[in-house]
Amino acid sequence: MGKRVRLIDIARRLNITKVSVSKALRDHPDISTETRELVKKTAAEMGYTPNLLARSLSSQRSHTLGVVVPKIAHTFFSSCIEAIQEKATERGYGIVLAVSNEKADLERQHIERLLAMRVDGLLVSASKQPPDLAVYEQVRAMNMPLVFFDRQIEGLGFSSVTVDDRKGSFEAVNYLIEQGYRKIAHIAGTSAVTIGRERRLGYEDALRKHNIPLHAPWIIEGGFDERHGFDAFGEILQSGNIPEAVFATTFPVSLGIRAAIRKYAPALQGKLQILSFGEGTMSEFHTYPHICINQPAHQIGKYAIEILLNEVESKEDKPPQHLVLNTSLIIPSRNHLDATLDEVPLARVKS
Amino acid sequence: MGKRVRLIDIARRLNITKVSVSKALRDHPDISTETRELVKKTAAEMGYTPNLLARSLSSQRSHTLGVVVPKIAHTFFSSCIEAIQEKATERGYGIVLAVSNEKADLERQHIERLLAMRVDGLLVSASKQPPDLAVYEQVRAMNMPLVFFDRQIEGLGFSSVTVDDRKGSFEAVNYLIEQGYRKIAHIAGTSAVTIGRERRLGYEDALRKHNIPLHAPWIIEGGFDERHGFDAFGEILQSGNIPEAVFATTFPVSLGIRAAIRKYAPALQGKLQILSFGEGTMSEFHTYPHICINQPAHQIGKYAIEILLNEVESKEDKPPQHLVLNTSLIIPSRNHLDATLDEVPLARVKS
DNA sequence: CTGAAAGCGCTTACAG
DNA sequence: CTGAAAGCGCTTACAG
Repeated sequence: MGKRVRLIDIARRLNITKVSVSKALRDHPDISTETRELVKKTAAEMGYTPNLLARSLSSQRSHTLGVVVPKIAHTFFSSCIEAIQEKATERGYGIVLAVSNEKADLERQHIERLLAMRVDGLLVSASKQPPDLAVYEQVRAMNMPLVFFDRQIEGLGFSSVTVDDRKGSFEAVNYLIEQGYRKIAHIAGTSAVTIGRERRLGYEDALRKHNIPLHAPWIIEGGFDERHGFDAFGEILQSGNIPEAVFATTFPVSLGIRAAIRKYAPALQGKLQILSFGEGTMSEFHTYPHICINQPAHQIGKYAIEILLNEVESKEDKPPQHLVLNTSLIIPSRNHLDATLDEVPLARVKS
Repeated sequence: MGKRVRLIDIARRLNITKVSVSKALRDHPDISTETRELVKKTAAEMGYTPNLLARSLSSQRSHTLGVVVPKIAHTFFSSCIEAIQEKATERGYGIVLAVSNEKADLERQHIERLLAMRVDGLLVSASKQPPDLAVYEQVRAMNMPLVFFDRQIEGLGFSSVTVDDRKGSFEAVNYLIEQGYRKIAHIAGTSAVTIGRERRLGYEDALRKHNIPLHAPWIIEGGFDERHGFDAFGEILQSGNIPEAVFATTFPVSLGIRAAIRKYAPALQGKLQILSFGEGTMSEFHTYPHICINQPAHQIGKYAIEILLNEVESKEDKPPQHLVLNTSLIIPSRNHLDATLDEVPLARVKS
């Protein structure tokens, strides 16, 4: 590293104290306009870059937020993160990103590191594995603000921004049934995770409403990724008892389902109706008849960080907030013509 | 914040100095095995979390890397970041993520903040706007390691990991021509960005090789996102002179093209051959005939951070390295059956 | 409006 | 193997 210019260097050059320099740079009212301008000018000339490490250490505020997600590539989390990042920048915060890869152990490690880094707050979307509760107790004990988004862990007293998964999947499956489908499989997540459980419940609600009996072999839990979709639907295909439609718990799961169809039952291509949670903006790329339960990723991210910053920047302890957003159904063949390029382009069949 | 346990608290409890505690915790050989164990045990009991801010400030090493990308949602950058994150965690580093949203000004701001945070190194993929060179000079002056990935800025003397864009697009367009296509449009990026220029050159190379004259109205520069694809291809469609195929400079651009087709020329759907750079794993979701020039996102990310950590952790200055990876062509109809779920599943027509 | 002191929580050298 | 000193680069709180 080249030699860095410090406060003291500027101070010496100007024959004032470093405190005055520090204050001038931060627009502290203590300092006269003239000296403030002079200090700023000199700082710029000398190529001064404040050392945020030092500033954070002494001010006990890092202006940094930790974000933990299970995955990013091909998932709606990338859109959440984009929204979070944008807002963070706008508000003068930096984002430390950590990916748990759906593992509770990595999630714990990341949170510990983030605590050690003294971030000002945490935004987390839980992995599919049962959480390590101890680390969350530590977060609470340190009085560190934390907001869950999309995938929360309940009963810990932290705020959350989620989607009404049960209602969303109920509406979607109900729609399918009203269109005449009766044989609908569900490649589910895991019931240990709220979203997995809720989505499954919504599916069951809809079948029940129409007096369609649950068919156990058509409900397969396991996870949220391609691999699970592939394995689970492969099983169904090989059983010989083929449904007319399949409800995938996530977008990646639906990709796995497609792959299984291609491999085991190419003749089914284009015939089987697929339904999945996901970002509406993705639904137009689907080769198959595909209905998307749209999760408003940008909004989730935006609200989550807003609630968090609120907690971070307020003096008193705030009671936890729980924001629940609605999904919307996207049926490409019906209404996808002009709406493509808008932020939330998505015709709301129901909301 | 609750009271944090510090080194000194452990030291007092054990009647030793904080230096010994510090060393014991970091497995410094100075300390006897017994006291080391004792210290660790006590630290755990007391719920000690090291303050990384303080550690970084005094050790002059933050074990933190800055990553700047133009975008994440729906782009191949999310896969790069995933790979970077994984490797970083493995090597004990944290990642500070910043999104420039294709703006040089935001890119500069982010880099400045990252410098101020005293990250140990920088991984950047340049925005489409002409860069603010001054900030890169500052990076150089501070002797801060930086590695460009995918989108580099040349002539600055930093290492880079890129893809052979010119060759990749040449091969792809050449393939199309050999399949009998002759009327091929190109929705290009901008020539100010290396990848934009190179991809366009590869396209031109292929046409030239087959003595197909360049048709200026079919080559439209502008950017790398949906909006540009939509606007540019909309123009072509409305001109009335319709090509048989179109080469999109990125995956998002191809999405914009699809939207334009849906809006202005629905009859064309499924008939126009589309070609785009992107991640191979995405190519199976395309509704249209779509050929993908696969960019090995995970590898790009992995190599980039490896080169960076090499520079960060070595004493001497290393000469810049330039790694150029090959793309591969993915033709879904031909060879997509079994390869779906592998990491790099992609049949290499040419590499 | 300006300044001198103390401190944030750690590590690095150096002495024993 | 252990310790006392100095310092990393800032900010906070208090006195003038």
